[in-house]
Amino acid sequence: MTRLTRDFFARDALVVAKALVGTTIVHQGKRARIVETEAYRGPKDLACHARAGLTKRTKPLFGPPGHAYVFLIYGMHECFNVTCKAEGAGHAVLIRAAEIEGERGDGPGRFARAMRFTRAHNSESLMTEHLHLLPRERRVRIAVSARVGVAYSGEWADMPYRFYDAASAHVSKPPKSAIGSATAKPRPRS
DNA sequence: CATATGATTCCA
DNA sequence: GGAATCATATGA
Repeated sequence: MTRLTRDFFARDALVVAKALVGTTIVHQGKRARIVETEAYRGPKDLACHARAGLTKRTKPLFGPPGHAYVFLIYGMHECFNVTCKAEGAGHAVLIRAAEIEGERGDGPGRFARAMRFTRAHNSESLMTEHLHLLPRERRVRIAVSARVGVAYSGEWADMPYRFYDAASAHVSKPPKSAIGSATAKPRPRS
């Protein structure tokens, strides 16, 4: 009853991405509070899969809003997306991290695996009994940054399309490059 | 048909 | 810093 409805998803991915932070996704009884998302805005967005037009792979992406778009990346990780705006728009929001009871859900691949999402869920409705979303229960302080892993998309790589809960410790990557933790050098072989 | 590559993660 | 690993997109 309090579930998010089609109207929630039928908006620009940019709006939905921001609105999704802090909401809870429910799948097969597992609940996860979404803390990090990224918006992908259709064919004009060179970082979005929709840039290649309607293909076998992107078919779910061009489907009606409020449905699942799942794809395999790097040959080993599933990425779960929520379709937005309107059928044919090619808009979607990637769920990058969430707080899951007793499990790690930080990182697109980890989130999808923890929530048991696979490509078999493509085009499934996100407004059903076993798969739906619930509105936020508390106010959330949302931070913004550029998207991750899309450096190849030129000017689109710098667009502030990544949203995350500033108070959560479960975001997949640090806001700035506060990554002071210098990467260890490969140790000399013994 | 052959080839290049990516909305990542893990290990050293 | 670099490998792992494969479906999809793209070009011949």
